[in-house]
Amino acid sequence: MAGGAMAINVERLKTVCSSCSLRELCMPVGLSQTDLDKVDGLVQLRRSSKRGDHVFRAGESFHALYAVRAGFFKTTLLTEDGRDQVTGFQMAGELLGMDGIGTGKHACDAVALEDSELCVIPFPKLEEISLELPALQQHMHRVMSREIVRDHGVMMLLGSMRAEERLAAFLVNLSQRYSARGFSANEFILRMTREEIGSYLGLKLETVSRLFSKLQEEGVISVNQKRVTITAVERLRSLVNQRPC
Amino acid sequence: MAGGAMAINVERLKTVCSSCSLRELCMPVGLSQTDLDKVDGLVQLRRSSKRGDHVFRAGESFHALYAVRAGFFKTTLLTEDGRDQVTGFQMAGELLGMDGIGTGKHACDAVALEDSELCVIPFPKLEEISLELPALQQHMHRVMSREIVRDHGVMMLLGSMRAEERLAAFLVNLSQRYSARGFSANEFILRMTREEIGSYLGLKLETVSRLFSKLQEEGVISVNQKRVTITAVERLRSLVNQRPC
DNA sequence: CGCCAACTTGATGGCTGTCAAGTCAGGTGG
DNA sequence: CCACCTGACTTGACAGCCATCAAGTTGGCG
Repeated sequence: MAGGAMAINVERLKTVCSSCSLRELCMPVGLSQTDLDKVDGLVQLRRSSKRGDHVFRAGESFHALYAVRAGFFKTTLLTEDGRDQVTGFQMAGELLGMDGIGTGKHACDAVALEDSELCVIPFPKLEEISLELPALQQHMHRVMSREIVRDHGVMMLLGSMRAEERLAAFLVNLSQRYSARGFSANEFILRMTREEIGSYLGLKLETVSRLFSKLQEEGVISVNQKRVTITAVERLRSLVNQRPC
Repeated sequence: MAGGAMAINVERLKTVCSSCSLRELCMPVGLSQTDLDKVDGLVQLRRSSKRGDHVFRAGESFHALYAVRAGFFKTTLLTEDGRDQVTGFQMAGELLGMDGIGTGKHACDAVALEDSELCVIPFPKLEEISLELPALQQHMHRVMSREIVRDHGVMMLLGSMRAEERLAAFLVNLSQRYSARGFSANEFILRMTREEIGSYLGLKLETVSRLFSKLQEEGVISVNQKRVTITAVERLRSLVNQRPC
């Protein structure tokens, strides 16, 4: 409890975006060499997080965005009465912290779900450089817009899908994101608990567990603890956007 | 049906942001006169929409953001199987179209719920001017960030609140937004149908109707068709963030 | 080895969806 | 001016999905 912040290992490294393997995910394409040099100065800090570490907490003042270099994170919102809701899961190449820009205070907690690594992007510096790099400004707008669209998708999921559909949509989404990062689309390890999945999907953990069992019985997936294998992608996909009956 | 697009009245006006009554909502504060002059060139088009008119549709290519000058809009997402979900309601001073930035195509439909007026903000021009006006760039970032935070709030609402809580939260939110625009916080006209409220809140229209009746019986609000009067704000607020039992 | 968190599975109940019938308000046409 | 019509809304009866409560299992870790 007390050592939460201390457990975060802060390293100063010459982190070079221009040669980063995640560049296609993080950075705008089509930058000239001189542009890239400017961007390289942006990220001077890398940060390691252990499982359970907070990147930031709701209410803390906002200074930087964080790009996931490796690992897995969740963001959660806490209500006054103690309920909390997972608002997203972030993996390599995705950004944390955009919620803080509007008010100067972070609106949610960000927690590492496994040992992870982040690039720290000081936001004032990012805004400064964006003024000189139209492509970087555009990129920033696009990233935020995509986050808005993603959130609308989750609203649709929570507002109009039934439990099985939600879980199917969640698995399809995870599969696609792993696939885009060069991992298997059909087999992966869940980094989050059933409860966290449930919170994200607006379901209780028992319901999530039951649905995993049901999908397994039906031969659509195979579940062994945190390991999920998708055995019938098409049937899984067809479960999404299925009318109630 | 056929005349949908034609019904939208497009007017070229000398629309001056610097003297607009909504400036505090739309524009960054603290701009110098020369800055304001630049911004004034941005909005050269105003657009009137009649009730039911589309501002844009999902799939259409994205060119501009739209600032609501007067009136009321909804944005909706349509799934392949025909279900649609209201993702937001927008009123004076709020922006439409940010969903299109990321992909260059609009991701949702935007529809006027009453006769309304919009300012058209060509996005390429906005990005261009933002490069010269740090305050405008910052403003853009803040607006998008706030939209993300708002969406997370809706995710929380949909994922962890029960029906009565959702409607209470919705009414409190509407009340605050009307109040911020100089209208009564305690009495207002709903511009949307019960079905649209239900869609936004992840409920069926019958449930919304029943909840209105229930809240009225309890003396918290008074409902007469589309006219809502909040008679006990504190009790309404206390319904939000209430544990199930 | 023992503990604990995470998970699974069963039984039960309640919230909200579904179906249905009826009311109300506003607009249209005779 | 009024009858009619339609979309929006209300209300009731019933059902089903998922939450809740409970008990037991598993795997990981000190």
